[in-house]
Amino acid sequence: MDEVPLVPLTLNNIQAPTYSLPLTSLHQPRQETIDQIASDVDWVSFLSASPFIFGNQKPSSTSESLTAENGGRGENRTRNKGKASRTKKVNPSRIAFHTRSIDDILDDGYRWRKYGQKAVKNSNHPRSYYRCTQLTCNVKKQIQRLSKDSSIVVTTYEGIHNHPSEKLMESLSPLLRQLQFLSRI
DNA sequence: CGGATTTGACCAGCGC
DNA sequence: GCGCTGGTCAAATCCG
Repeated sequence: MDEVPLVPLTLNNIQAPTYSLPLTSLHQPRQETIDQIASDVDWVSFLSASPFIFGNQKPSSTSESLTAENGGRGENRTRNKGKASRTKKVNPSRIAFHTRSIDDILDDGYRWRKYGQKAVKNSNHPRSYYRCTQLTCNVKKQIQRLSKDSSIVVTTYEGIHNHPSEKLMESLSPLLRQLQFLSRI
């Protein structure tokens, strides 16, 4: 692991976004599903602009961000045991932060599938490896407790989601609907 | 039964 | 070249 900007963060800082728009005045111009709304939004730009999710890192402009976005999940992972996507040391957009929590996994709104766990040197605690369950999304994260202070969980994200999180969409859909409505006027 | 997790094996990179 | 380490695969197992 090489240097990743470590963002101190407490669980208290994490909360679902709230919006104060008067939703009662909405006329529901069309019956649109969340998916339809989501498909109209440039999620990569939107999410990579979010300082909470990805720190203040500029989205890298070269192959790094492509690595994160090309969703090439299947192709270089067929067969080749332990070889997949491990060519040269690339450092796609990566952000790490620590949280003080009894739970290893903090609920960031996305769904993750665990694909490995390793004991790491100089640490009493194993490191867990997760991948976003979305097929087209190649984002990974690593979770590990600090050996010094086991109440602190270090989460390292690698890559940028190319889709909205389910929870984010839940909170955003009324706002998006209204934005769409206004843009048609 | 399908999806998620566990876990041992495999592989590449790196330092010596 | 060799051993160590971190990252990933995939079969086995678990669980809802």
